[in-house]
Amino acid sequence: MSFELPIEAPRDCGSCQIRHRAVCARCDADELKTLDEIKYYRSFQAGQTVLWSGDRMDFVGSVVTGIASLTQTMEDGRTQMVGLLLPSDFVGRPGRETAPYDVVATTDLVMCCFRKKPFETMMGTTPHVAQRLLEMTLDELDAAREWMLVLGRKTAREKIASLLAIIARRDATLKLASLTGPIVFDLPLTRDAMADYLGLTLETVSRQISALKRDGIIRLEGKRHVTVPNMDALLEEAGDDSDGGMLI
Amino acid sequence: MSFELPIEAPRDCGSCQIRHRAVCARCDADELKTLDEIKYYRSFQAGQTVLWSGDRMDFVGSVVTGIASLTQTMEDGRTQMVGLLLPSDFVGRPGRETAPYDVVATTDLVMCCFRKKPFETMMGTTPHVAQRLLEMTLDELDAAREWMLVLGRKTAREKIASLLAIIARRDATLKLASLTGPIVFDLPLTRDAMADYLGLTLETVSRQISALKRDGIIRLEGKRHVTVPNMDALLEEAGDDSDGGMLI
DNA sequence: TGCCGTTCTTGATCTGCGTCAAAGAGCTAA
DNA sequence: TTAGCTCTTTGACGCAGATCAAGAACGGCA
Repeated sequence: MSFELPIEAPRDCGSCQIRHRAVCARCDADELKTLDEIKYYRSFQAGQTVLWSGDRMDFVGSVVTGIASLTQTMEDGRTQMVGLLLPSDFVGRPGRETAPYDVVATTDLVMCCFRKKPFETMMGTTPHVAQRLLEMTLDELDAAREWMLVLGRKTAREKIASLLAIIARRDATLKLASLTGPIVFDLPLTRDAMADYLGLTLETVSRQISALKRDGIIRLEGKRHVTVPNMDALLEEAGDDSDGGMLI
Repeated sequence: MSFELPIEAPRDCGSCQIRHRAVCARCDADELKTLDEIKYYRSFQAGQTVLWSGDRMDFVGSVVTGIASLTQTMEDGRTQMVGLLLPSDFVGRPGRETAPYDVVATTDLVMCCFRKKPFETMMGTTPHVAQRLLEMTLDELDAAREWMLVLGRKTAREKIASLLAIIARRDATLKLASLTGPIVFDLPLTRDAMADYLGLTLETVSRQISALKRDGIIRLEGKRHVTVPNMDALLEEAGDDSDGGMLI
């Protein structure tokens, strides 16, 4: 891959104290507030399902804190994670009545919820928000397509390295940390969730992480605390010269 | 999967003689014409590359006839097709200077091209077109995510069945044919292209098609002409109760 | 402190798909 | 007609990753 997905510098927000990558219901889009007859906050515990595939989506939510995952499920129980929602990302969409996939809280989660109708009328009345939504959606589409390459063509080791690289990069970006020195972060996902994301089994994930540790690509303290001494070496393992996208 | 991706009924267009699923540069969006200082048509032969990954995208194109594929490539040559462009689909996007993947003509192709700038200013001046673009993009995102399940979790046989189901459904929809009886169509892809799309090898694709033929799920005349006697049986093989999306 | 839950690691074995190889089928050009 | 393409099929074999199974490492809680 030879393209760069620019990662928008996150901004601190005085009112909600979180860094945002994109339009935020609380900070950037005052239009959302004015259009909103009903706004409320909902909390979810890790593991709790926010929305089941096929459910009526009668609200639009924006993640305030925590992580949620979008998951596809087959009848026999096989599952594939198809995306992650980070703070400022939206759930719900115009022109669609029901949820196309499960939305599950990966960590404890707070969402800011709106009734759906204002979200749709907003399109016409506030074009710059509409344009921003289009750009966000196109970024997600690019990220999803980049992930298709990972799922379709990469080996288990490359998949793990790709995921670690993405998490490391996002984490460093959110912390406004440098990407040149060692990068330290905590894995926000269990081995099981990583397997779900990568189209692998939990055991294979564990084995490949052990292998990367053995080869000095990463260091581990406990099961979740990761140090990447050399980001370039990790990207090399990912079979990847791009910056890893911004899906996660 | 338990959700339905509604397939918009295609419409005949008096002026360009093709059926469209979505907004069309020639028919639906007169605004595009008026904003367009420079419009021209470009033809491509099957196999020809329309746009290389990393190229400057100095134009926006809408497919008029033919099929183009979006392809990701790794340095060592492994490739993964990440989407197909059908008549009325767009290439190019606001907020992005360079192409994120190769665009290759799968069949002989005609595109209607615009300068890029009008496409962007259009966002503000013609909100209903902007909204339609957002909906189209969200549909593509849903389709891409559905394809992630195919790539990550399905077996080779299920992958082939999924692809055949999608092509069969799209073809029947475009021809306004019934989906209840036998469905007959021509494969628009070589075995190699199918492998590229499914994250398989050409040989595995061939073997699985032979197996589906042997088991009576499909009939083949020549290498491309396919009959699906029972769509439900094919969907069963795809491990799938959804309608197969609209990616292709 | 010890018990019990969840999460993770590691080993042994199996298998689906990739790889390598060869040959058939259809197509155009001479 | 044959030669020379490209696309496709089929076979033999090997390996990456799934599956099955057993513990280990970490909690939290009484």
